[in-house]
Amino acid sequence: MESRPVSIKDVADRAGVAVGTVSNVLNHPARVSSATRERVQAAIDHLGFVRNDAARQLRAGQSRTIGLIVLDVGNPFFSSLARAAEDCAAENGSTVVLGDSGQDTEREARYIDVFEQQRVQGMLISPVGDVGPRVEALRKRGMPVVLVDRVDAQRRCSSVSVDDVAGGYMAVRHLLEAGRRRIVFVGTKASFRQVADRLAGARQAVGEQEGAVLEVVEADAMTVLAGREVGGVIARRPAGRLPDGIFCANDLLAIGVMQAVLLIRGLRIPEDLALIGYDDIDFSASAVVPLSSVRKPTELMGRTAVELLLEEIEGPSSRRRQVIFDPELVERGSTTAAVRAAG
Amino acid sequence: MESRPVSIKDVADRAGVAVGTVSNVLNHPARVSSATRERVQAAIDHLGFVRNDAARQLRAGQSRTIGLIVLDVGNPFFSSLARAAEDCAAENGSTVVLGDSGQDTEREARYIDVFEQQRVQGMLISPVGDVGPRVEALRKRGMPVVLVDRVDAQRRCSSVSVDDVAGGYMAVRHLLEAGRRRIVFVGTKASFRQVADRLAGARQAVGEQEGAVLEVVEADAMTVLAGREVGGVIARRPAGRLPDGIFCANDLLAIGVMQAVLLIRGLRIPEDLALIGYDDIDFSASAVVPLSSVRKPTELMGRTAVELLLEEIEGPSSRRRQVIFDPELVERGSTTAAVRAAG
DNA sequence: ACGTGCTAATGAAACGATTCAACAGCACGG
DNA sequence: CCGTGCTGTTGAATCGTTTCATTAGCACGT
Repeated sequence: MESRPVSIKDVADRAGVAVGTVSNVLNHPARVSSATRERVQAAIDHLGFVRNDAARQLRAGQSRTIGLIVLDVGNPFFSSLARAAEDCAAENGSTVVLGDSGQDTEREARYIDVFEQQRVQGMLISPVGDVGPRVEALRKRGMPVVLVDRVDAQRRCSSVSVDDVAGGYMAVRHLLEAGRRRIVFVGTKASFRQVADRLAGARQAVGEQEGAVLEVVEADAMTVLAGREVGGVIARRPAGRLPDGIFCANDLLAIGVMQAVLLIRGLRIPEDLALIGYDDIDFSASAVVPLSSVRKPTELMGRTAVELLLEEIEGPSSRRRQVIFDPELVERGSTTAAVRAAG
Repeated sequence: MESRPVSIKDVADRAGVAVGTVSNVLNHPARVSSATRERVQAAIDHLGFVRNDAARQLRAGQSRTIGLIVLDVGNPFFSSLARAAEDCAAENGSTVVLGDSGQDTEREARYIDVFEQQRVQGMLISPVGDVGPRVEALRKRGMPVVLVDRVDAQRRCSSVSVDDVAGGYMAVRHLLEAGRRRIVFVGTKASFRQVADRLAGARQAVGEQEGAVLEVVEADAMTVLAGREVGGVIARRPAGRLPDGIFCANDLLAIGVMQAVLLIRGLRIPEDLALIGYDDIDFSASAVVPLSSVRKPTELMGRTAVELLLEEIEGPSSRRRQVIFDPELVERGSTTAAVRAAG
């Protein structure tokens, strides 16, 4: 019952043709007469033949697979990026296989090894730490690599990423355009590059606006709980020292701030206080007051990453490109009264 | 510069040994004298040799890879299950590669094809529709398959899943133990098996409790918005018709209900109204009142799925097993006043 | 000197698909 | 009858690794 796997040879025997002919039916149907083609196809169906990809690859020297290594599949940014990458790859006859490093250098290294041994066409990597040396080694062996959500300072390989300075600028510019002048930035001190960039953008926007002031308030973490604490402190200020606009370094913080501000002091959002977050997580649209946010163009990034990779696969000599996207503003009720009803 | 890939032959030449010896260094180091081993290792490092997995597989007839196909990598249930499966596989010397079907039959089929051509050791599938025929065909060709989050009615293959009836029972039992007697179940009419199961469990718990009554309220969807609507309707009831416990078919509904109940009527949770959801999504712990919920044992499921698969790989004759887990209750402030401070 | 026992190294065969030079068969024109 | 051109088919060579029967080399006892 448990017979050995069906090979192309078995198909050839049953159809009464040579192995080369079966291969032609699979890869170059036009070269085969229709009578033969049908006979071979019948044999394939009858035997349940499934092509052995290892043998095919060994001969062809290359696979039709792209390896994607992400920091966390649970993160909607990466899952949506992965989805887009898969779609784009499928359109080009390739398949994406996903590896989840879980922010662990060791797991990242293991996936890089596995993918290289599998001779994938190329890799998309959202690196944990410094993958510089690893990537250089890969490239030396002719493996195309595109970095995701990280630029390569040494320009050794192409990358797609997002301009967080621009994102911070957009968020605060949006508050300013809604007439707010006393702006608070809530973020962690920890020098995450991304938080620092968002703050830099915020400063820039405030600096360009006559009469606007920016105050930086430090949170313990990028969580709802930390946001609630910060929000409580702010909400208890005397009326004269209340901000009229708050920009939080991410949505979790913003939701915490919103909870505190609504419950403790009963301030109206956005009338008394406009609030905007960053990342546009799923839940933001469902907050009590739907939260305005700044979103990375994930689908675009996924597609672009694959395109850059394919570009490099086709013409390895082509020069590296660092593509940096601007994020997009998502206006909801927490900053725009008019939008409030619509949610 | 773009030289052809380094093969085991190149390594052998440089180290002045036979190809078989290099292979032994890689796969059976004990068989090789340490002097030779070091010489070969030096050659490998110097040339940057990376084993060609296609050739290895072709010869070995089997890979060290497990294919995992999930409905949606963005869903925390699946991402956490995937993580656990990866860990468990790693402990057994295998690697999990992930395919995201996105609830699309076509993509599911494509991943099944790709994995089968890659001759993975086996597949873990969380099926979109009726994969019965596909799975049967796979099994006939000797490919081990374990279903995830779905039982195979015909018992053709092993599976891991969760008992949602038990989950519904646990949720309502918890409300009853907190002294609640007027229970409302909020769910969609749509006959999702899962919603129906949870309701069945709820009925059972109420039936066992003297003096308890269960009312079923229908929501339009399983979303926060739908929950807010239902919550609004309930909150506006005259005091005599208010429930003192609500069980929502998922956390999104529960969060919506919570928002409405807190804002519209200012009821106290859990004093006036205890509330429990289902799924324990990330955000539940961060709700204004931390939400009690029922959680699937995702890690356990991921590990068990891999174990069942490995079991079948080792001994294909072993009989199929349907493993059904009980979910676990997560008590938070929305049902237990004592827990409220702790969050 | 010779056999025995052992470790270490060898190298050819095998895995299953693809490729490609060679060939068969046929029609047609001269 | 032969040469030419064309379509379809053939089957051996190839890819890079693993496996395994064989051999080389050496130490030791008789």
